[in-house]
Amino acid sequence: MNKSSINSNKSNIISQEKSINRQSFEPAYIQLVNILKEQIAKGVYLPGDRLPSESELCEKYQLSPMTVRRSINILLNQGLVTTIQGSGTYVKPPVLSNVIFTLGEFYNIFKDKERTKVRVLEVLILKADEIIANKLETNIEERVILIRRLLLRDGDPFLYHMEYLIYDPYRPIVEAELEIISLHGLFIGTSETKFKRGDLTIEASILTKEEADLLNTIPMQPAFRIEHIFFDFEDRPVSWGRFTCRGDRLRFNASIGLSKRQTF
Amino acid sequence: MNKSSINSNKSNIISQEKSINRQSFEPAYIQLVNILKEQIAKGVYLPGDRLPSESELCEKYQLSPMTVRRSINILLNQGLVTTIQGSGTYVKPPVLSNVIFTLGEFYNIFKDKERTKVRVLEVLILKADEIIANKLETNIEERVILIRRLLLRDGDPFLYHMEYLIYDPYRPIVEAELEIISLHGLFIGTSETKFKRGDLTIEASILTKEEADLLNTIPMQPAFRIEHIFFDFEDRPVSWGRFTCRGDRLRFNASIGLSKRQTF
DNA sequence: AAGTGGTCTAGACCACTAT
DNA sequence: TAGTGGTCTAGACCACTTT
Repeated sequence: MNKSSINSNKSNIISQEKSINRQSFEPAYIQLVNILKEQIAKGVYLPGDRLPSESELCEKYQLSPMTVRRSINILLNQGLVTTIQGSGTYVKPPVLSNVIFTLGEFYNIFKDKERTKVRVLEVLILKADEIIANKLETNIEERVILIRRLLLRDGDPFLYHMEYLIYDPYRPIVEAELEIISLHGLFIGTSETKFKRGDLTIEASILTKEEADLLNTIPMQPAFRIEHIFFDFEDRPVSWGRFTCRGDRLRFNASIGLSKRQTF
Repeated sequence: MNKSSINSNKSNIISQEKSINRQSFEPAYIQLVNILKEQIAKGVYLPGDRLPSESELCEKYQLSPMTVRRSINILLNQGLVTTIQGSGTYVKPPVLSNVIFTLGEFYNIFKDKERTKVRVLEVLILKADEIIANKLETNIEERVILIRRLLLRDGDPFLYHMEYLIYDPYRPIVEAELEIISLHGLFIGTSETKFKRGDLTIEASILTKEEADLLNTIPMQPAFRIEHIFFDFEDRPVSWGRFTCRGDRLRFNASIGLSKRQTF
């Protein structure tokens, strides 16, 4: 009974609830996101539970409706809650199909230019066969450029790249572009890109002898293949190709639910 | 010169610019997102270009600052623009390291229950070896549960799953859980989950003889392995295991930049 | 000093759900 | 009918960049 009387004022005594610190460099809406996340992580609100209504949160934390709304929208985007209009905001259980993983690993590779080198293995102009013509939406026998490159990390081959480009006699291949700039820009985004959008597919594969030789390992090893096609501003394909990476050199990581390391 | 005089009033004549339709079921902020996306796609604003300032957009589309802000925040989250405080909002070139993949494919598999069956291959209680004890943060020789399951799609083996669970004598293994509910809940999110968060790793691998037999194909084929570890609300690991899927049955797709099919 | 993005307020009105 | 989330306004103030 003692406990219940304490509980009646639990916001001050039991759970030591945080409030918004107006002096903080952290915006109020982020503070509220973190407060709610923490409560969900602690199990104060379990999957399926309804969070306090927006007006209750306004009252409790002395925030305007728009600010509370903003915080809830963030939880919504992060897949942690579901909102049902007219009913409430509910804690969502972690779901595999929501899992997101990124190619962010690639960013790290290209981050320090010093350690990353691009070696051009081959550049040649050839005539498109049926497959290439199909992918690049051009005609068979049309001239295309084939570029094969090897990406070295600390001198160690890391990524093998081959791509077919539309041959444009008016836009000669710049030597420098082949070296580092175009790939670097593709991954980091510093340089100007010549394409508007791209589609990517990741598949599991097994290294061919040629790939294994280039990547300095033995054939028949597992590998990732990342096929890509890029389109220009008129939505015409300009580049089709793929990256190949040793399976033992690349991992994709992701989390669901509330990871220990918060994003904020 | 004729052209320039037309251009001077281009907002009305040349580019037929859209305005916000107040009667539409589409919220104003989404309409503005789509207008801006369309202009970026058309090349009105190229990578590196500055978008009109927020106050200009307010004026042009007769919207309040908060609404314009909301639209720009969406473009920001989608990686299409960068904002620099005090300077402006700039169109971002497509960058590989921003590419996002999801396990959304799995949702489709589980969507219609009728076509998906789970076959339990084995359930046994055994003593943890060093690796298992390490992953589940328990002691060697401690009892753990091993569950091996096969997921069938239209009777065809699609996914092989094995996991080690902490053995809890007070929570007996429910027969039904093993069948479909727990996996179904994991992917779709309908059932209650017993864990708070999880970490996942995707790697490329090659099917062992056993895996190949189970998945109804030949060994040495490429495959995806998805390793997972789930934690309960006290942040203790409760499940460690992995999914194995034939490489020819699973693809991960993604886009960068402005895909033809808009999200709105 | 002028302009830009970033945060926040204190309301309003609406569509929807629960009872 | 009362309560909930969803959208939107018309301002305010701040930190920052540009000129």
